[in-house]
Amino acid sequence: MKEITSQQQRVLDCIQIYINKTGFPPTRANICKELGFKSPNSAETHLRALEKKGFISIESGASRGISILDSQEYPVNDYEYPVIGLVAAGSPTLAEENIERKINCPKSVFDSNFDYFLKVKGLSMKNAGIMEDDLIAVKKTTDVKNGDIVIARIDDEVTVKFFRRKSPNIIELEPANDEFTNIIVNLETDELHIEGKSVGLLRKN
Amino acid sequence: MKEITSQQQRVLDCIQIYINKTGFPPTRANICKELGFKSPNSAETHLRALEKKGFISIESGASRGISILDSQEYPVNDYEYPVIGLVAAGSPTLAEENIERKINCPKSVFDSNFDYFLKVKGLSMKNAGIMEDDLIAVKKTTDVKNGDIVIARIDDEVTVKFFRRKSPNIIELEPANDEFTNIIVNLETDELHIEGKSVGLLRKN
DNA sequence: TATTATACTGTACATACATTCAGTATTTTT
DNA sequence: AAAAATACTGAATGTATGTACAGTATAATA
Repeated sequence: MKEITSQQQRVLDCIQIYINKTGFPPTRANICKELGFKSPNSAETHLRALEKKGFISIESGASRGISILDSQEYPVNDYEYPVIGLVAAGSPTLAEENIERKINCPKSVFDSNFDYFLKVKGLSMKNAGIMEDDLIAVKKTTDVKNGDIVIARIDDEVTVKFFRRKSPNIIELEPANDEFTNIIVNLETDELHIEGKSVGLLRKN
Repeated sequence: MKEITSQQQRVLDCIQIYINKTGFPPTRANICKELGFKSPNSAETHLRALEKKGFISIESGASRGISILDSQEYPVNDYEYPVIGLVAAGSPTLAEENIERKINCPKSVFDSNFDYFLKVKGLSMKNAGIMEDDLIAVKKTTDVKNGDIVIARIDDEVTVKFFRRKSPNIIELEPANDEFTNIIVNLETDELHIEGKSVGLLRKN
């Protein structure tokens, strides 16, 4: 996030105030009127600068298509958690391109602190009550016990499964669905990354 | 505040979800696309009805000039939702003695407003991913559709089931678990109260 | 029974709005 | 010293959008 100039800050404040007052974002003309600009292009260029710096997003072609983005300076504050898609390949990281959106949610909603929400694909944990598109509250940790629901990465494949240590070098990742089979990982030959474990679940329907 | 119809509720929900998703209100065309209307005037008339009933305000001439007004119906404040135990006998009410505790949770966590959390007993909705001790976010409404997960009361028994209307007077309450059987309610002879419907789920583990 | 509310399709049009282009000027960065 | 960013004015344009008008149909209300 680059630095914001004082005029850009005025524009950003103006947008926020307008939304607070009316419930919807301002047009270029609205901003001009509020801040005394005489050309809509004054607002336009400031908006583009704010967009480039990551303070807002602008939906192309849509009227009033401005939305104020949450500051990325504080990656995970008390009440804002990113939602990350469980992509078949690739690790779930907090890189901006992986963040689908953010959810306001106080720490205390779940009994344990957590770092992000993971959006579930597939039904491999169906019998554990984890359905497609559910959001799992993930605590980033490698400290997992048998029976924990873990977010594991093998090569570039990310999966959610029960964790079972069979022997010092053998880990079984067990689905909760008869149609899926256990994944057996030999730590001597295979690479296994535990991204974290589930501490809760959020479903919208 | 007059009564809202089911279609008007759909439009209102659509607006809220759109704002949650994009940061700004929808156009008439957006609403039509979301809800399958073929004429912008369908959205327009619903919007005017919602405005007349006090659910929204519309700024004349402004694009996307819709804002959702705060409903004073729900005394529960913005961020504190009661958790109510699903007791075998007795209705889930917001009476203080039924409130197990409260949970801090912003409105926006689920896509729709809700009134309280209901703590689930039993596994009758297991295949729908609803497990024991899960917290269902309940929106108090009698406006339910086939397939909705509803909180129903028959005599003094409270239950969570799928809602299926078989004929004008026959309602089936369908569990999501082979070990349970459908509850068939004849509205002419039995008394059925729909307390509300599920709009989300919260699990702590 | 007449009337109003609900719930749509479909067409049309004025204007609200985003967006581009052409300038000018100052400051900051390379 | 040149290039890029900032900070504007002013005009122009295509389209996104609100909104009115004309219908059709059903349910609720007076």
